[in-house]
Amino acid sequence: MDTKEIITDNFSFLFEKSLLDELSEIAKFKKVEKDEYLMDIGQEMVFIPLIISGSIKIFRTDDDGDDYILYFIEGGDTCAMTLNCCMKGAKSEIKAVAESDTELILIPINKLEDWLHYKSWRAFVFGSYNNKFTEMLEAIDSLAFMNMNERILKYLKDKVVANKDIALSITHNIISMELNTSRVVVSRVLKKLEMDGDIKLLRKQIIVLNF
Amino acid sequence: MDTKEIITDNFSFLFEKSLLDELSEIAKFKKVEKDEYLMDIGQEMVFIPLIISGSIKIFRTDDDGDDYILYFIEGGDTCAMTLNCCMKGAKSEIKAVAESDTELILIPINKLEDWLHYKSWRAFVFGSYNNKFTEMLEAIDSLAFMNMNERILKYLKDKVVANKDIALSITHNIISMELNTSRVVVSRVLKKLEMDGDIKLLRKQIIVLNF
DNA sequence: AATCCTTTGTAACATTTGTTACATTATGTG
DNA sequence: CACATAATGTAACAAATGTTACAAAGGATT
Repeated sequence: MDTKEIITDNFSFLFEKSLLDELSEIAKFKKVEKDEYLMDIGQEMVFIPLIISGSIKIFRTDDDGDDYILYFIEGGDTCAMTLNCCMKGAKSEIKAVAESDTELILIPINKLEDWLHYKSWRAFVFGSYNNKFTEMLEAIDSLAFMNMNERILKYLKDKVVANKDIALSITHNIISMELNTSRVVVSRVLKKLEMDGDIKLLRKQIIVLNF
Repeated sequence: MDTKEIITDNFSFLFEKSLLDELSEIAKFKKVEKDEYLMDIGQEMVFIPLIISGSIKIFRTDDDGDDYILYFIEGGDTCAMTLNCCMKGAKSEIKAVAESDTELILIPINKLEDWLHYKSWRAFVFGSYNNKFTEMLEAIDSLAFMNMNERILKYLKDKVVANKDIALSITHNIISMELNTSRVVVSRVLKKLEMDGDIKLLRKQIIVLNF
């Protein structure tokens, strides 16, 4: 299947015909495997990613290399925002890692402006900004208003959506790193959540119930 | 001074001539006093604010009415983002309050798209999105990676910038509400910061040193 | 089976943050 | 001035989160 076909199949519900043609010309198809880095810290962003299948997770990273998960980018989704924060040279940056095996297309960032005359592109770009802004607000909510119990449960539920599976293949240690806390704290909270019937704990796996 | 004059004086360094003319036609001038609500919770946003002087603070608010300060909008700045999160009907919303006496102009939101053919407008809109995204990331940094000492000091320094004055007229109680913590905690931390020589405490006033 | 490594469980303790309670001080008002 | 009120200081305690240490369980490898 060539790029043109992939684009028609996946984005015809989003974009008008002439834009689809331009996309086909320019877009590069890419596959990334689970846990592969799509963008590392400090790296300059030269393309806009457009997700076909799978999902990408976005982290904030501080000077000490500690991470905090911000949100996922999923099918039919993009993240026009990622481009700029990596160009500022600020002291901390963001990081993009494949949550699962993911297929996406890449568009050079200058097209972001060039294509604004397409109504569907404007809707897509501004829609994306707005979605990501909302997700950032949810990240703030977690940190500012919730306790560890609630935060971890929300984290697990978000993962279920991103992976389209209530059975998550994940260890306590990974959770602790993505939420910038400690493994012992995570184990303690997960035990509590299991007692409350919210989840079921298995080795290297968590089943999210009541979803 | 009429609106046209105000716009020429304040935005000619930002926008091209023809856009300035359009702005003059359409923009409404507005003054808000310190602590006045520019936008209340759940209210629909029908305009884009463009700050001339003073500053506006933006809060995230949860179901219980607890606030958390996100960032300031200052002179020559806007917040194109504010428009959408208030239209979603989500369970929590954002709130905009004047940090100081503020002068601004209001532009109907439909102009955001209409004016995208102006290069200077595109730069302004995307620049604004990007700035606010960066400030949201800083809010995340505070919550995810810093302790109360660091958070309160950062909060005070941000206030100094927004108010253009190292002497802040503020009470411990207000700080505690804007950071969603308790007054006793704030007093305790401020005392520590004073000991360390970072600030000087007065009644209803804090002087930020080492700035 | 014996060994090694990763994952999970859990106790004990430390630190940070939040809460309750009350005293003191400054300021404004009748 | 007497009084009320808001702002601040501080102790004592509670709760949440983080840390250290170690044990046990499950897989993989030899």
